[in-house]
Amino acid sequence: MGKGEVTRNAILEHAAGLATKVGLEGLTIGGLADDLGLSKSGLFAHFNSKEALQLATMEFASSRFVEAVVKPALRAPRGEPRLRSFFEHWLAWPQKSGWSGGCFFVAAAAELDDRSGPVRDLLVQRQKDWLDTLAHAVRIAVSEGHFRPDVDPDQFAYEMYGVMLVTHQCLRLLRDPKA
Amino acid sequence: MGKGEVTRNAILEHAAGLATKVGLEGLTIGGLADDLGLSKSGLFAHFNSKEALQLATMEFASSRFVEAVVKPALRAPRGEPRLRSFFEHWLAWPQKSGWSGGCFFVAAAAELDDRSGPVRDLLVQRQKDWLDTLAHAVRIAVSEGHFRPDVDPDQFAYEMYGVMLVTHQCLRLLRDPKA
DNA sequence: TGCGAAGACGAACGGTCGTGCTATTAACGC
DNA sequence: GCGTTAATAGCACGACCGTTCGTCTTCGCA
Repeated sequence: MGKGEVTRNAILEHAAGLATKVGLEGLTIGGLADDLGLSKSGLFAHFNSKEALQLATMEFASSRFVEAVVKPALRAPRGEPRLRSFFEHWLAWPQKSGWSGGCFFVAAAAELDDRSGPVRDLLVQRQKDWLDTLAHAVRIAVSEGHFRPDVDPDQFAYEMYGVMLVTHQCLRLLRDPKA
Repeated sequence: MGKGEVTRNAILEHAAGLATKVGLEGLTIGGLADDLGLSKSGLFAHFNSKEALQLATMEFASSRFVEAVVKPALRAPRGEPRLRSFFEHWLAWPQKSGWSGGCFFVAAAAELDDRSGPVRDLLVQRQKDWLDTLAHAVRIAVSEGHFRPDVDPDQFAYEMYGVMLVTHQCLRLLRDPKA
């Protein structure tokens, strides 16, 4: 890994954490550069546009998400235990990544839901992937006999994500520790 | 109502709608002024600071919310029908207000959850009020015999809001019309 | 040992932001 | 109708934004 790549990773790491607090639009080239002890133009040269920086930041957060949530949860036994594992890893992943602003994608979803462009498109794709991952785990739980065979996997994943969202929101906004 | 108040209301109306798209921080004095055919300083004079504008905008959205959701829903029969009415009015209220950016408070919650200051404080208060309103309606539904007496009203309201959130998100981000 | 490319820097650009001032115009009570 | 006051406009400011450009350092490789 060349020196440029090392710097680039450090930038993205910091940018992703910051974006959970101030949003992807709230990221500033100068601010990031200051935090990392770089010059504004030095940092800019890694991406050549702010949009490219946002895109790269989201890709970075995506791979982080897979490492911190999907992979660990897949190590749990098939069926309901794995679903519970998904839930717990999802709730824990922001702080596991050292990001104090909550889930990167929840913040991005609220920010980008009515904009357009490639950044939004990427987010939509990742959210669909996530719901598919959940629905697939539900399907397994059904075939394992943990759930009644008449549950709709997509609908269940959907509602499960709803509970995740409201838990996330109450935890963060109301500072209320009831899970 | 004097002329100043009329103008002020027009500003807040537009600001609230815009904030559902670009966020409270994304509001700009100059942009609002242009949209309304005012001068930047003329608009500014109504609030004397951007934070005061944000505060006033949120208060405005609050009273709109009461008019568009709480009051109509309270006209439904006590118990479960009223809860369903809450759900439906909540889902419909952004477009009823002519705001294309989704629920004002959902957007604000994601934006302000890790900031601090009076704007956030006001939002937290309003979110608590909303959950209390829901929980109260659940309590009524229990006492009417529509729900089993062992349901925890707060917990139920909480989960119900979760379903609202995920529905809102999927509607807006994924453009998926399944309610 | 020297060279070329990669990486970072510093200054500057046009633009927009929130926020003061002062002047001008509009509305409203007597 | 007039005078007072509220409402709005005009202008300028310092700060910060993303972006560009030319320069300088650093380092692997011939």
